[in-house]
Amino acid sequence: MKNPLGMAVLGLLLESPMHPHAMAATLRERGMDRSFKVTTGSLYDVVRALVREGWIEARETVKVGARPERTIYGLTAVGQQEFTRWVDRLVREPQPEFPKFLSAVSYLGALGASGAAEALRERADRLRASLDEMRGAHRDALAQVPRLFVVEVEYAVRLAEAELGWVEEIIGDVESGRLAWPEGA
Amino acid sequence: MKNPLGMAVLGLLLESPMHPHAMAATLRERGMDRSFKVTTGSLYDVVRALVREGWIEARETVKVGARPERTIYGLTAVGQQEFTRWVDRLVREPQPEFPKFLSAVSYLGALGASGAAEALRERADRLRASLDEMRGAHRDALAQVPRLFVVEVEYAVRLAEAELGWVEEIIGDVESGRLAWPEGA
DNA sequence: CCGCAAATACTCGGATTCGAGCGATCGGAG
DNA sequence: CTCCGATCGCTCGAATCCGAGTATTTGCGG
Repeated sequence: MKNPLGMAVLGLLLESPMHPHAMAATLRERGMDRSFKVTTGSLYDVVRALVREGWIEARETVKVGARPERTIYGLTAVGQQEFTRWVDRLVREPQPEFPKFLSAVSYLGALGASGAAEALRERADRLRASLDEMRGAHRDALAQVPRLFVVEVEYAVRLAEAELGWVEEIIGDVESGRLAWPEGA
Repeated sequence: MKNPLGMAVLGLLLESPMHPHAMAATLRERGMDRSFKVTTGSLYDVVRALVREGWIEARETVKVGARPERTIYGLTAVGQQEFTRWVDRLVREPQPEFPKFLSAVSYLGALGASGAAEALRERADRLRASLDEMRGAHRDALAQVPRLFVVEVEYAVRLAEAELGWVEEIIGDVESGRLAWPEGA
């Protein structure tokens, strides 16, 4: 069990039993799809894996109208424990991450000084836009639920701000020549 | 071509032709394995994919002693262009990323106020350690190569600092009660 | 009351990722 | 000179991931 989507599933089932499709819908409704990549394919795989591990179990299968059956899953006792352990571990232990931008920055040289500045300026613009959006979403959410349920957005905003700050600084350094382009870079 | 390791391969071949094993070794030597996840299995897959796309090509296969053959790859003209385009795109367009910590933070509630504070304190410690290490690596590297080749470490440091700052702040908020635990969270 | 878009609920298979393993060879201690 | 561990260079299969597709059904504009 590595896929964080599994954690989201456990988190939902903690509240009440549910069928996979409803999980996806709920996650998206709550904007959790900003924290997890929630794709239907993976969801069904993850649910199957959780059943295999014995962390969740099928409770009943219901048929509404003549639509495909909905299998409703619920948390087991083990599942409840494991959920907490899982969250705890992920909070305690920083894991090495490899954001795509980090890899690209390693090769900034390939763009040339002016090309790099240009590209970075565009990134900065886009970052500002997405920051605005996040701040808006945060404000809206905060009006409806306690802060605890929105902290992850605060975190995301902080990281985005840091990135934007860095990008702006580097643009300045490139333009002023403080970040020099050795020949052949 | 999505795997950023492919970009690293192109970057290396830009300097000189090379065989896969040497690529892995070089990347690790230069500490690029902080920017890319470099696993041998994926490396060979990626090289094969790049050949298929016509961005790199086998130049020769050499046999030193009676060891397995080494196939040496070199960049094609197309590959050179695509490398730049690739870097440019990744710099310009922020991509939604899903760090594991972000997903865990969404469920901080499950740890309880004191449990969350505890776990966050441990994370903070680890972050401080890894920051020290990064700063050391940066200083060492800067003594040997122009700054341009080390900017990605500066970026990583910035992000880590931002995260640490946020974590410390949240610990304070939890302990002071500014971040309240609604019942049943 | 007809038709068409959106929602419901899931399956399937191709693509990707990766780590464990494998066979060989080299360097150096004894 | 011979044995052992480290290094070399790569292959393979198991696991995972995910988007496109399927088939029904509800809702609603005209």
